[in-house]
Amino acid sequence: MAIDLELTPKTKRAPGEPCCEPVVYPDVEREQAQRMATIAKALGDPVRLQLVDVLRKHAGKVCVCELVPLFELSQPTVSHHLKVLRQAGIVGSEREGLWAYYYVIPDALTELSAWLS
Amino acid sequence: MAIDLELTPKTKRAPGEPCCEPVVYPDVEREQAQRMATIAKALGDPVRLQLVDVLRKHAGKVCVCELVPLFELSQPTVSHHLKVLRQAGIVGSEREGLWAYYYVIPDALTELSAWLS
DNA sequence: TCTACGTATTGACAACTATCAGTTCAATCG
DNA sequence: CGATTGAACTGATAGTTGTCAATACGTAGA
Repeated sequence: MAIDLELTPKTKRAPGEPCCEPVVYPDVEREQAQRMATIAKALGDPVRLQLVDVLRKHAGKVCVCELVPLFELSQPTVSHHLKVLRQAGIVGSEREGLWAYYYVIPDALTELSAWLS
Repeated sequence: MAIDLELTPKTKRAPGEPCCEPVVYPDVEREQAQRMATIAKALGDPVRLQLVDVLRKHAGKVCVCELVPLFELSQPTVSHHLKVLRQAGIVGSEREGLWAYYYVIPDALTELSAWLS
């Protein structure tokens, strides 16, 4: 990646000088960090993490009416969490008549997963 | 894991009946989700994610004075982000004379990483 | 001891978040 | 059409978060 700090020892520095040289920070890396942080932020709530967990375990699509009773939360609140996941690009949804089905978007988590390992 | 939903078809249901059977949600899973969500939440900020990125790339410890100029943020703000990472158990710190050094705690990210992949 | 320096903490504030009660919307069924 | 039902939206509220200015703390050097 882009960052390449010099790890200069911090022992004998003349007083009055700045501690370290400023380091340029490339914008490319910043954008990737922004993308991954968006995903991580959406997963940073236990309810949403469990929602993704359920959706991932059932390869197909899962009805909202099956997700709501998993939590001691109101239906609008679960709907809100699903919206957050949708806006982060982690899940997608489809309406089928009266019911709405959610599914994990393939490769939505791969960039973060690759960075973590 | 613990969740095991029945994906019953949603087509021919008698009006008046509930849509789905309630599903029991074991607490064991909830605790793991809580742990991983805490980690994800701490990584859910671009600055903190980049801090972890820098620390991970330099196997040893990195001085705070080298981290601050990487961002267009005040020193207290960077210090705050480091504190958040510390409280999430992602990084540790050591003081050495006048300087403070931060490092990524080994295996802090492995549970989340394993779940993601 | 006095001063300078790197880091952490405090206080304040605007922005955001999680939640619910209430409502709306779209689709299905009589 | 009218009633019902599953899901999303709205408004409100309490709590959290990111940021900085100012300050405090601990160490090192003169």
